[in-house]
Amino acid sequence: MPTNSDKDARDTSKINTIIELLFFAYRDFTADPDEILSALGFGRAHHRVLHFVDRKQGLTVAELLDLLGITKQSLARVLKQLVDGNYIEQREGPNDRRQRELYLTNTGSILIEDLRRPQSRRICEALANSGHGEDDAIRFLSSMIGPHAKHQIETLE
Amino acid sequence: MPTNSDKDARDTSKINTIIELLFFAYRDFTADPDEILSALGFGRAHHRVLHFVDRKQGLTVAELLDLLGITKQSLARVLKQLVDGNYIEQREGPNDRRQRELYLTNTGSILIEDLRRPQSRRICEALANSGHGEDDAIRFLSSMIGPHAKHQIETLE
DNA sequence: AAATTATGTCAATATGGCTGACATAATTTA
DNA sequence: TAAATTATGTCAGCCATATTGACATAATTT
Repeated sequence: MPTNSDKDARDTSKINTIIELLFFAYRDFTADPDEILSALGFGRAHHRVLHFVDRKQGLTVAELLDLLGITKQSLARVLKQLVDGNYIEQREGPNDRRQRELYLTNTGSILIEDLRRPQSRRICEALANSGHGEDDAIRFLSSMIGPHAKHQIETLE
Repeated sequence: MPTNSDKDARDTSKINTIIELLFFAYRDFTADPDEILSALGFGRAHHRVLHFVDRKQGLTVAELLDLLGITKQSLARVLKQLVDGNYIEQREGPNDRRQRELYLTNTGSILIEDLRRPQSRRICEALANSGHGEDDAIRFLSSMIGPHAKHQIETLE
């Protein structure tokens, strides 16, 4: 007959497994794009910027900073490189001329698609392998996210 | 009637959502332990070392390096701090005296439990929210992992 | 006119990776 | 036994990404 400590041990082991799954999954998930990026002298930070600018074209620097959860000093270098490399274009805000709206150039669009391709493949495979429980996996990930980030996702249109 | 490009757009949007979920989920998932760690002058790297030493007490430095996927020079500083702070203990390998087997001290065990607590809470909540599709979520994460990492997980006893 | 806001920039610092080179002790192999 | 290999550790320097604090400019709001 299973005791309480058996159950605790089983729980701990299951949790540990999931902790590891998240670690390895995230690492492998980012590995493919990382390779493409490093060939361009870019890093994961550039990827994230491209992703969110693609996700919401015309978003302002302030919005981007809030999404990334970093300081403007951290963003500065990365954003400058992307603008200098003609991946991202800055336009004056139409209502507030202090704002800089960010848009992908054609080059930027192509790059983010290239970066997304291996990730899409991996995700599609994983969704297929989780069978019809595909929505459960998505619900699981959603529930891992705190209220602030959840709100941020929602405001991405 | 839905066209092909409708379907593509829907797919892209779903994939984008999952890419974001992974980003935010991983960030929030690591945020709680990060806070505890930084109070001790440690970082996420220390957490990973503690996790794997706990997961497989007595593992060697080489095994740990393979799991973490970093160089020994990167590990050195982190491991030294954990040993100096009496969180981890090194013992000579019983068969091969060149090896250093790694064990958690009592202090180390307490710390990893403290670090795991908020993560467990979050995971349990998320599992509950993904309903009876709990195993689907785990299968999803598993499928996100490449063969090398999968093999590594298996060899964790 | 003054205060606030959006953005940008300079400088210094920390963390956690990397490469290359070299050292030591222990084990394996020829 | 002598030589080669292996497991670990260490020195030194570099890079990417983050931080804080201070300050500048232009535009908007009060």
